Amino acid sequence: MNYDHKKIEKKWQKIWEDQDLYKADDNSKKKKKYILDMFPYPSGAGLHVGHPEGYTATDIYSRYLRMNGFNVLHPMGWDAFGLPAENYAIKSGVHPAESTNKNINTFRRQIKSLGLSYDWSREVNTSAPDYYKWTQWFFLFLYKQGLAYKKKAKVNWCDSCQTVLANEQVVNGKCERCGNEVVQKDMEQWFFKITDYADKLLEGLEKIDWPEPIKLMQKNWIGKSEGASIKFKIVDFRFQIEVFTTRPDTLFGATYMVLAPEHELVAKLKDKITNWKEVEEYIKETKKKSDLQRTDLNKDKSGVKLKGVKAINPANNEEIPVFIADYVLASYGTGAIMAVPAHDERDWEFAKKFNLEIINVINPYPVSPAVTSIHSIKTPFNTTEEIDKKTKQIIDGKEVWEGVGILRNSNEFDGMDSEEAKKAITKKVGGKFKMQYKLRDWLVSRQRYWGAPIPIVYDPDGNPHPVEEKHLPLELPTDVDYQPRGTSPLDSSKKYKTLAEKLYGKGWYFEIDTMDTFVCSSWYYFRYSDPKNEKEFAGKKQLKKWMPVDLYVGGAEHAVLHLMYARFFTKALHDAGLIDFDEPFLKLRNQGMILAEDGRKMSKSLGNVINPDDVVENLGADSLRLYEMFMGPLEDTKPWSTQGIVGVRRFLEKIIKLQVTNNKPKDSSLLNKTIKKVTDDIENMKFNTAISAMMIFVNEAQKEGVSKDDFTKFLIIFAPFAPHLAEELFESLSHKESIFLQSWPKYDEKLIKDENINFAIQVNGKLRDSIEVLSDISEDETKEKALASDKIKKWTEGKEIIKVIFVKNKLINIVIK
RNA sequence: GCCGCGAUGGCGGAAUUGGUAGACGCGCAGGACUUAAAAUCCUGUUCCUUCGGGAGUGUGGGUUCGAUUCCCACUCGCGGCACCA
Repeated sequence: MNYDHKKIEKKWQKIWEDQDLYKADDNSKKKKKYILDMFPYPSGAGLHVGHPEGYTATDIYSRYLRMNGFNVLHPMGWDAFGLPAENYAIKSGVHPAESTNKNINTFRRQIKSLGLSYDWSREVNTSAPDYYKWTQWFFLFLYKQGLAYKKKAKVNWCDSCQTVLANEQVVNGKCERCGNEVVQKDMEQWFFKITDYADKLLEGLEKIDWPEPIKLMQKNWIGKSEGASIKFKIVDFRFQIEVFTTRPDTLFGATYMVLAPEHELVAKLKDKITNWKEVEEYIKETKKKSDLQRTDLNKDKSGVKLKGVKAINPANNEEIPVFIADYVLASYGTGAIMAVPAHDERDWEFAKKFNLEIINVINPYPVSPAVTSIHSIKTPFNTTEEIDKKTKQIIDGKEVWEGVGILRNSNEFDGMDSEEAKKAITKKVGGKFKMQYKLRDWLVSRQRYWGAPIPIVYDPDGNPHPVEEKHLPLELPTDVDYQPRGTSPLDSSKKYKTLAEKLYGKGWYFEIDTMDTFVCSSWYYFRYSDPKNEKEFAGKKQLKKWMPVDLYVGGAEHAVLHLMYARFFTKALHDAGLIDFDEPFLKLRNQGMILAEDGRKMSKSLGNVINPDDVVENLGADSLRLYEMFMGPLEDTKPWSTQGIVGVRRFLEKIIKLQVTNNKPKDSSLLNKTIKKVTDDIENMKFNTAISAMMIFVNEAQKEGVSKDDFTKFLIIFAPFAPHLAEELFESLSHKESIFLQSWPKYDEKLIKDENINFAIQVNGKLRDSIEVLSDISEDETKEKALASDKIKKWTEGKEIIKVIFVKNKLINIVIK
């Protein structure tokens, strides 16, 4: 038989579809598993060879689970709203719905050509009204829970294009389209209150099986830090300055304060400030700067002293100056800081520039293992001389010390440990212990067309009201002009205006912003459990049946945003009593990136893109699947190799050519080992070594021949990897039923054990000989045999044997002198 | 700058709790088949070597009978965050 992959693959894809082989059964009594891929954005470029990597991995796993008796939900859909379709519309005039549907059709055809075992009856499309009806429902749900609100916020604005830009459209502080400098503009925006869930999002990480680096990235994103909030009085003024600090122990070293330029107190202090013109000018300058310019670490610290304003350090009642400076961010903490130049690098830089007092209040600890272990810190010092030198530099104000240590220059706290002093000093000045988070609320409104409309209606006075559920979906109007004109394109729809007045009365109007596409993708995994439900986003019974997701596979680029948002939605539903679990994805694995053959990223402009269609056409879907799994570990970044894929194609051809005999096998040891290895490797998602084990089996079978029995079992474990070919060969062995309805073979422990093993003999840890022996051989017998070896005698002759190390079934090491 | 991940032949990569480094595949070399080539099959393939052996998993140290694996200090590459007080 020659390998006509096109014929075989087409044939079986049709049969599988006709038999509905991969349908997830809502009524089955079998145990369920929910295996999910991150659904793709159907871009105009079509499927990338990176997509099939994760898809094949979950497909192998899903098929494996079904053959092990599980009822598997394995769905696919489209993350179909987004900016590229809208940009394309602006350029070409083609409606986003039209180009998106075209792209979806391409993606669906491409994905189907890979023989993936999706239940296509559950396909979802986030841009379809029957889907975004529920995206809108989720908005209203959060709104009613008090988790959605509106406030003024800065957005990226391009003056020349007259449009708001998404963060991705801002490249190095400039507009992606015209290259103009991007500025910040205040506009009313909708937010989701994800910050309410900061602690829950943090705690939840403990109980889910996710890659540690991903958990860490989420932790850092949430950015919880422990500290104190302390109030500073202002001389002759009724308001106080509240600061957040993680280092209240350094309070005696606070020699000045800094407010963010946007801080509300600045305006209130106007009458006291004697250099108001200068201050005003600085605030104006700051507003002009983009975030990128402001946060450029390389730039010099800048700021202006608020002349005429003095604050009082509550620790020692010293009067200290107050500044505004853009290195203090309005959005974090209280937007004001106490500056301790001796113990904070940024304050130190600022103090140097403005010639401010630097008072050292913490000395580093001397070198002592006891101290370093108590504080679990690494001391950067090796000798007493080093620490003395450093301490002198610090005391002289020549160097910053940000570590822990012993207090000085702090009155009654002198000599105290800095950790202890955090509590003591906070207490003394009446401060409050506080947690602070970097996590910000999620800005969800977009001044864009191609997204789910926000279901809010305004009365003639401009007060927002939720659109009633009975009016959902609030459909995206089609009579719009996509050309950017400074507001959302929905503003141009007459029908949208008419509809609002028809439903609510004269002067009423809908919100014209749409939702961030991340909102759509924050709940799609619920919808697969009950995709056609018109009454709920998913039925209670179906949710209970399928959720949560048992395995979720996708790119690491979603480590923070998508995965955090999805967890937030799930937790909000849980708290409202709508679901009984609070983490959506029990197990997460990331796939690595597939690079071009030259080791660079695949890109059109570099002309190094591999099109999956060509690979399927020339070598077949089975070869593509197998190759992508064989390239290396799933999570690794690895380059494509046109030569390499030839290897797996040869492997497939070799299987076809195997001589299948009817003889009973002499020894099925290798088959049993292969079954065990492949089973274990699938469980651990180590597909590359599973394939290599199957190659070893086939190489052996090629030399020795293989019995029909053994070959059948081999085909079954091989089937999840190369489903079309496995099914074809299975049929050729006169089976009438699909190979995927067979149960997974068990291996026999007894047959796995080798009778003879190759035993290594080392002398002083170096391999000198090896002997064939029966397994489970005793130490004494091994030793005897080892010492009898001519090769070993050469090494041990005239030497004293100090000891012999024996490792069962592995090696013996003779230590000589 | 901070956090994380990684570095093994010519290449992609293997190596249970520390136990025979280089599985499997690609490439390459030689051979068989062929008028010839392709395909296929067989053999070899870490480097050095005076053929005894020696060196070797980014670099330098350490622990151990024994280290790709554990510890310390670096170098380089990739990813994330980035004035978060």
